[in-house]
Amino acid sequence: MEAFKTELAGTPRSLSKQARRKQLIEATIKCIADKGLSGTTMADVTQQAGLSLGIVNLHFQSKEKLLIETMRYISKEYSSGLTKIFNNQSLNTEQKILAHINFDFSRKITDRNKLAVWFAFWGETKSRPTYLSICASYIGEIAKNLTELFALLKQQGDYEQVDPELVCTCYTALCDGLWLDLLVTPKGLNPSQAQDVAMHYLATQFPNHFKTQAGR
Amino acid sequence: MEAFKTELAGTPRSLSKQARRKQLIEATIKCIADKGLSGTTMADVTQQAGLSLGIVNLHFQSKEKLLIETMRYISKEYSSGLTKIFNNQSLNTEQKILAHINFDFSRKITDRNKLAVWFAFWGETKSRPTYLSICASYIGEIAKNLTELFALLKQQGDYEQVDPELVCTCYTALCDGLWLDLLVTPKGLNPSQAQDVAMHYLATQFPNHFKTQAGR
DNA sequence: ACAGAAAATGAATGGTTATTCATTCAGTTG
DNA sequence: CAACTGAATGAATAACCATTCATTTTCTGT
Repeated sequence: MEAFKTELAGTPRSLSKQARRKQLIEATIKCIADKGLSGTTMADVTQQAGLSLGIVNLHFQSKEKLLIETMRYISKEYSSGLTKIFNNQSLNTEQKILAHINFDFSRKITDRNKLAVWFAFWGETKSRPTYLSICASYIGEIAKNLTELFALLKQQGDYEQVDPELVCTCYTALCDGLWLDLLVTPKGLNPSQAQDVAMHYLATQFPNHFKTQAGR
Repeated sequence: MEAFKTELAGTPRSLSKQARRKQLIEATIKCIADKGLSGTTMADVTQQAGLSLGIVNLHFQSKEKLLIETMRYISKEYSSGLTKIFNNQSLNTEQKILAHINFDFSRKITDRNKLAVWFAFWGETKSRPTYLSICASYIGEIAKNLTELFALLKQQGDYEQVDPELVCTCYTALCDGLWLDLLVTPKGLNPSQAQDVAMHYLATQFPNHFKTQAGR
């Protein structure tokens, strides 16, 4: 029945503002995963963090702002990871796409607590445009980068019939749908199998570069 | 500022219990889409339905049960539509798959209010297993039917390399991801374009049966 | 037209929860 | 070590919201 505290719990006040905010955001992620967005209270979050009730308002002014910062935190972690890959000069086109798929289905990203947060917010984007605006900017950026990589691969390989934009839309939607599977039916599919499914699609488009994994 | 009432609003008490329940469920769908799952109150739902505050408890006992029935309503609409297709003796394999994709991206199913409800509930399945249990049964059923259709098409066509289970997983995840796109970025993709994307994937697996739409 | 049954109403209730802020506590400076 | 600063606490407050139920309205059968 006791709440489990996160790693930073109980640390002295000397923690920087930044660190305390991060501690509270990570407690929020855990709470959203455990109790849902609607079921998460300030008492839950602060107890999860091992701190006192008033602390969220001290650092974030309001619950709403804490939630927005939580969404921003997860979005940044994701988009900055991909940006690093896209900008990595030492990778060629094929390697960048491989790095993308590895990242998208890595432990860090497919952590079910984080997936629960993604979908909790997506489920509310229609009613809360603020949540959408947080993703909107980087979603376009990622699509642009992916489309360009697919266009490059098309040139390099023998892929006249490939439509890079279509492939980007399809591949992106497929990855999102696989995330949903990992969240909702974790016993049906694990991250490594999900990655194989995504790879299978890439293999249909770029058979000279990617192969479907044998022995699924 | 006035709430818009649903079609049945103000109708006399002579409505059957069944019809009143449906009216309340449809008001709930609208509210979840407009205000989110966490932001939907009993006052919102009953006002949307044009009825009095106490009516939900009269017909559903509690808010929680209203939400569960709402999920069940949407799930049933979806799964019964597909069952009809799968059981339709006058359609051959190829036509059933076509009917599936038409249904999945039809106006009735890709209504953004309903998509908002799907994702609102999926976002909470980790914390509320009840929501998951509503889908769990028919999700497996649909996958079984789709896999069988793909297996039949593999036999009929010249598709030795196709793995029906893999194709089912991939196609299903793709459709879910496209639904998410329709909900979150409605200006980026419309239902007909989403359907073209799904069709493009089928065309990669069964090129003799399905063709990617020209002139996207 | 009347009585009884069923459905609907909405003011009142009680439980929950975000937010406030006076007080406590820890770290720092002179 | 004493005075100061800012972080942290948690009891108290105020707002919100699901649920109840006594009352009113409508329907049905005779």
